Amino acid sequence: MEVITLTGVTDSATAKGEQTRELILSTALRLFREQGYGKTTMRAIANEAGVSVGNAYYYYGSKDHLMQAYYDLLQDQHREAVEPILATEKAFVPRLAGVLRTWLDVSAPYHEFAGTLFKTAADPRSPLSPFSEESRPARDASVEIFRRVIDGSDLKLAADLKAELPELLWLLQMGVVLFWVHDQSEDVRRSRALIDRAVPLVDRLLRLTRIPGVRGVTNDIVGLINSIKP
Amino acid sequence: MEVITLTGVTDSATAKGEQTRELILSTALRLFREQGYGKTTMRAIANEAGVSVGNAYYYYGSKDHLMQAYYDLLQDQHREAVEPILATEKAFVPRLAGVLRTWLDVSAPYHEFAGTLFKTAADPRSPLSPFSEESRPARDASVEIFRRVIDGSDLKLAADLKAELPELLWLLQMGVVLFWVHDQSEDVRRSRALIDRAVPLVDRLLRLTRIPGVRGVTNDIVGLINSIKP
DNA sequence: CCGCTCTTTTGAACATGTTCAAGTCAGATG
DNA sequence: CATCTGACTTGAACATGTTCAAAAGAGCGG
Repeated sequence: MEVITLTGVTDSATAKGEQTRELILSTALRLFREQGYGKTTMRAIANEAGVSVGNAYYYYGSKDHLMQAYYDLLQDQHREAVEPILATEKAFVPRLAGVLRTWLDVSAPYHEFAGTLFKTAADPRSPLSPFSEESRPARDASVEIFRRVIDGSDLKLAADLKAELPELLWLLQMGVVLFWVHDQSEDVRRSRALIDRAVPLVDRLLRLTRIPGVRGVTNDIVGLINSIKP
Repeated sequence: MEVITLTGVTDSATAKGEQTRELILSTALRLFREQGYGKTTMRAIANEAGVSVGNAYYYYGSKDHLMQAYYDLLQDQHREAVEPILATEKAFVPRLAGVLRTWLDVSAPYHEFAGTLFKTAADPRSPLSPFSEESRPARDASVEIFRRVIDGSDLKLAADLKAELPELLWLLQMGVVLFWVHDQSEDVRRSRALIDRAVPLVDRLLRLTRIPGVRGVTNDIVGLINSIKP
């Protein structure tokens, strides 16, 4: 993988192969954006990039792998776009709502193409599956965002719940994504409405956990969630 | 589609075409079971059924349509298999647990092949999507099972929650399915464990809704669920 | 029985993701 | 420089879902 020459220069980023790899990826992403995933053929990608089909497969094991690269890009953009919110907003509700809304904003250009992405991601054997080992880094990064949402906020919670909450909020995001993928309303208005209603509700639910009679159930829920983690 | 002869006999079920249609379907289902969905080619199905490839496409628009027929079959089997439980069991927890466990039992032979099914179902454009219009009959039938789980049980609930609960339980089942699809443990032990823990928890949560402070949040949740229905 | 129309059936052709044996090239080694 | 090695590249071949124009069959009116 990495190129180490005896002239002393380690330069995996600009080595011939890496250039080709990036050329193929960027071409693929452009075509995906322009014509959608389904209509973009591997031949078209190779053609447009000026390489052979086989060469594309040398760097990316399948068309899905190119999509995964696309997905990773989205994740990165979300992570960046979320920074201002985490830096300025201090109350839990707007922090969480902001993070979720930002996801919609970042993903908006890809809504048409999200169906295909989602379809692939749903296959448990796909590396894109949000539960797969390959996507662990992306998932961890996403969970980390929610950890920061909580830690930087005014939320007061029992320690064990607080530890588990980032992953629960990640699940909430998965739910929003599921809804968004199916959302055909203009400007995905309904997805935004869902966030607007769901976030305050989550907030209220979390405050409820302080009621003694509720605490026990909460612990059981946390325990259940823990038990289903792989 | 339907054959109406002037001799007065309406016989769509045994008309030539229907026979072919069923031959193709049963052959496809057998091959799916024997070798999995992915490894079963349309050519193999046509071959085995003794017809041409084009003929299979004359009756089923795509390979996915054959899978949908498969899925409908599963649903039917579940509906039947659940009857004894609904007839004998009266307590809410064993009723619900029984229905969910029965789903696992019925689906067990198809676990390997469930990934593909799930993948297709996840595509919002697919008729197999659990949220699609085409699958509404199957979904309604499934929700109906959960309505009977509640109605025939000893559960005491506020009317509005009770009205919404069948759909919530259907969502719970979707969650179990999601987990099951990814479950690689032997005999899907972990999925069974999930049911064993989740069902009593659901029961406790429902009883909690009687606490005054919880009632309000419950109503909000019901409202939210209602608002996201299409 | 003949032709007409509609359904059914055929199989070759097509599109596209994927594989692979063989070729090319760049740098290292002697 | 000649050779070697491993990374890189090629394009034809393959597998399989899907389409389609044409053929075959079936019932019907004459």
